[in-house]
Amino acid sequence: MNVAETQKTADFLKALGEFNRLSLVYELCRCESSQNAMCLCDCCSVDASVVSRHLKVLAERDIVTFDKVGREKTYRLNRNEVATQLRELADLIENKDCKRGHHGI
Amino acid sequence: MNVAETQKTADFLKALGEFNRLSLVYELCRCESSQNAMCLCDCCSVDASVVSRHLKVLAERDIVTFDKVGREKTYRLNRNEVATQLRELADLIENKDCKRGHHGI
DNA sequence: GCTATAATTGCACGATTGTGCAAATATGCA
DNA sequence: TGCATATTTGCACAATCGTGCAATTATAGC
Repeated sequence: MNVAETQKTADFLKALGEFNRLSLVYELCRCESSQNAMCLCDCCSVDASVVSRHLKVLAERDIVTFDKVGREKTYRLNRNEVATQLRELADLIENKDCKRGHHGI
Repeated sequence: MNVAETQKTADFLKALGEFNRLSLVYELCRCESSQNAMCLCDCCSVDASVVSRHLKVLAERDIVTFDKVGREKTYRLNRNEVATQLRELADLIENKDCKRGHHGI
C-alpha cells in the first residue's frame, strides 16, 4: 500500500467520518431521487452554508454527485462506488494472502 | 438511523480516516502475529508517543485489540469485526429496500 | 429591468486534533 | 536493588475543522 493510496483512502474515510456528513449520506441513501441542498438541510440542523461545505467535501471524494438544474443543485449518492470502496477495504483487511509472520514468513 | 448509531459509525470511520492510523492498520494487516507498539513505530515515522495515542484510538473503536505480555503490548487487527462493519455500511448504502422517492413514495 | 430563492464564499471563532519532547510509570533482567 | 526498555502522560503548539453570520453570486420568474 503506497502513500498516495493510503492518503486517498484515509481522505475517503475521513469524509464519511463526520456526524453531519454521514447524516447527509444516510439521508441521500433514503432517497431514490436526487435531492437539492436545501432539502438536505432539514436532516441536520445546521446552517445552509455548512451543508453546502459538507456536500462539497463529499463531492470531492466522489461520495456524492450533483446535477445543476436551474439555480438548484440536486445531489445523489454514488451508491455503487462508495459501497465498492468500502468492500475493497474490507477485503483487504480480511485477506489472508498478504499476511506474514513476525519474521516475514 | 438514530443519532447514537450514526455517531458510532462516524467515530469508527474517523478512527480509520487518518493517515498514520490507517498506516498502522495496514501494517497490522500484513502481520499474521501480534506486533508490539515499538515494532509498529517503524511503519509511520512519528514519535512513539504518537503511535501509542493512535493505537489507543484504534483500540477504543475496537479496530485493534492488544495483549499485555510483560512490559510490552502486542496488538492485532480485529479483521473480522472491522471488515464486517465496513460491509454492513456498504450494504446499507447500496440497499434498495429503504429507498423512497421525493415524496416518500 | 426587479425581486425572490438557492447556493457559495469570506470572515471570525472556538474546539478538536496530530504532533514532539520531556517526564513519569511499568516491567524485565542482572 | 539498580538499570534498561516499553509505554503512557502532561504540556505546549500549530494546524485543521466545524460552525454561524453576513455578503455575494447565480438564476428563475414576474
